[in-house]
Amino acid sequence: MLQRQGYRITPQRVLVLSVVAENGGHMGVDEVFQQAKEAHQYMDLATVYRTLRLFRDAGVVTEVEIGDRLHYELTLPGQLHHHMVCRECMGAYNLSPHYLEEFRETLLHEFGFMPDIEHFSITGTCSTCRREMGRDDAQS
Amino acid sequence: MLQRQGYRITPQRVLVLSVVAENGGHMGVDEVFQQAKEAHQYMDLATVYRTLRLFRDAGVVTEVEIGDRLHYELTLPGQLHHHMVCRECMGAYNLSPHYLEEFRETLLHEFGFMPDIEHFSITGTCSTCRREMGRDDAQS
DNA sequence: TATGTTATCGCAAATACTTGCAGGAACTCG
DNA sequence: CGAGTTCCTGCAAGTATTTGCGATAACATA
Repeated sequence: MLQRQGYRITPQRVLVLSVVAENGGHMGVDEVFQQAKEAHQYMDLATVYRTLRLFRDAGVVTEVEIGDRLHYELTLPGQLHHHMVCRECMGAYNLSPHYLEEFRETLLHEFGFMPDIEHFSITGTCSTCRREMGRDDAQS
Repeated sequence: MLQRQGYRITPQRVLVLSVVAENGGHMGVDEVFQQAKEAHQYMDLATVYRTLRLFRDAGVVTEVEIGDRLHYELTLPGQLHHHMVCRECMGAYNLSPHYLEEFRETLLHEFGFMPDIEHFSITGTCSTCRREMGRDDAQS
């Protein structure tokens, strides 16, 4: 595969990749570790961390910080997106890159600052939680 | 002061606040700790962390994530700003809230998502580092 | 000022993640 | 297929930050 960019193919890497690929959504590092360990007894947590980071640098997976934990998902070239992460429910919502284009252009032209769009995510409160919070405080 | 929002005034809190206030820019937690310890022998690192977080929640200081470390600066009501953090030199540049207004409005109207503007920062590469990187790779 | 209530503190242990190191595996070349 | 080179891995220790806990200090009230 793409790993012929100088990276070696090891059972651990194949395993981590297949776990992430089969799972669809974002996965916490520990989830990946648990599932990988089932197949390969001697899988180490440090290896999972290193492998996921390597995949991220190679563009194979995308890293998302949810709360204060790292999560990963397979990078699907046709469906690049950013994330809105809710600080209440820790949910991660996809955000089309189109919403950021203008902002990105502005920063680049005004300040020469090239935002790291690949790993962008913004925290806040999602509509569901905002509704619930309003209810909690307002009703007796 | 403002701490009459239910918070108690302790020597540790006064000390942490004065350290941050006297220092101007962003300060790493450890810097705050070192300087505070000089005045109050028994200052604990956990207390510094707890105090800074409390100040942040009270709106007294602003938290900025630089690299993977937390930094704090005094919140000056007239000069609210966000940060562009360079992943190369770890420099933090101020960004006027005005650049985010439109983006914020869009997310709110389109998705009902309320971005946590107070703590917003975006990583990327600053103009200086971009210039240097270009040079490093291109010239023999 | 003495006294009770409870927030806060210092300490130590826990968490999520990273890193140094030495043995072993993957790829290369013959 | 066998040997050499170098990348990876597992392990254990390290980092930044958080948390549980019992002792103590801050504030309110008398």
